[in-house]
Amino acid sequence: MFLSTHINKVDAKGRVSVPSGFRQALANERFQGVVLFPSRQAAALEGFGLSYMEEIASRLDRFDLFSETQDDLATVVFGESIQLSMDGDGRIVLPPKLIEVAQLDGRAAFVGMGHKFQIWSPEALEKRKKKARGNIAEKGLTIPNPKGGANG
Amino acid sequence: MFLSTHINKVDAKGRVSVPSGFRQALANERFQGVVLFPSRQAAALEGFGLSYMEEIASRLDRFDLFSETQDDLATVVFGESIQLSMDGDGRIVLPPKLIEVAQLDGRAAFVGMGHKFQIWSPEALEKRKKKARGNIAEKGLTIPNPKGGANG
DNA sequence: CGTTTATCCATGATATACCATATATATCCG
DNA sequence: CGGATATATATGGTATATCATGGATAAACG
Repeated sequence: MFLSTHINKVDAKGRVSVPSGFRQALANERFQGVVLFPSRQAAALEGFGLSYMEEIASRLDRFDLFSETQDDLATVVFGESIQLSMDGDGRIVLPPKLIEVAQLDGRAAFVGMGHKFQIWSPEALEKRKKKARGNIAEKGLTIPNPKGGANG
Repeated sequence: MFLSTHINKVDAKGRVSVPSGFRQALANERFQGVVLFPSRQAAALEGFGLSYMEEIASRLDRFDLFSETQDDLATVVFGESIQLSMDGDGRIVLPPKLIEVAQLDGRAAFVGMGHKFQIWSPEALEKRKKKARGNIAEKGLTIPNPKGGANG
């Protein structure tokens, strides 16, 4: 599981340390690395372990094969995704395009989101968190109870 | 289960003993430690075992991937959470930010709340308890029966 | 052969694990 | 039933390991 928020430096070569806790979350993966692709909603990057990408592929199978929706999603998610391996010190190298998309300026904020994570510029992430808190308060969002209990 | 209230000291490094009874409640967890995040209702910390966080992550999987609702909840719940491991003596170290959020001044009150617990400054907790007792007396709050029993 | 990419090494800061002591609680034995 | 002993807990201090980061060297590529 990806938990907490960590801010690490991005050096001139695009190198950045994957937070230690995230590395442990990826420890059992066959492939030692991560998969990144641009978020559709904001200037940020979506991050997954390779095994969860297969979960996404399975979900897409629920759409009709060759349907426009499936192709749209598959094009965006898989076509834009980049597989990055970690070096011996737990670092990945961000390609210039991804740095540009997320508008990273020397620092990258890794935010854990359970089974996935995102990478933001620290400033943009703070605004995003504020917005998320506002949305939750405004819409009264809660974690759904699978058993369907009493609300109120 | 987390029961009762225990007040322990927080030393200069932020170290605090997890109450013995709470440790037993966590004994069967894979990960020997706790997950904490700021309460959104008060100046306090929410505490869980790691398995409960995994339960929350699974519940969030019921939302569509990349949906606004899922991202809002995941950003706040997981992004603000911090995983703390216990040392051999059953202690965790609270990061400065969490100490500030809960306004802990050398002492921390652990309140058992069943499947979760909270950490308060002892003074704030007393006020909170008084308020809770008042609410119950005034509104006649009861614990809902999931099977749908008689109300009242 | 120049440029880029990957691997290796050094280091300071930080966090973790280890050890020691005191206090409270429980247990055993007289 | 009472006292002594043993166990577990909470807490303070110290040593060690890990992490993040910068730089250097070696390999791959066009």
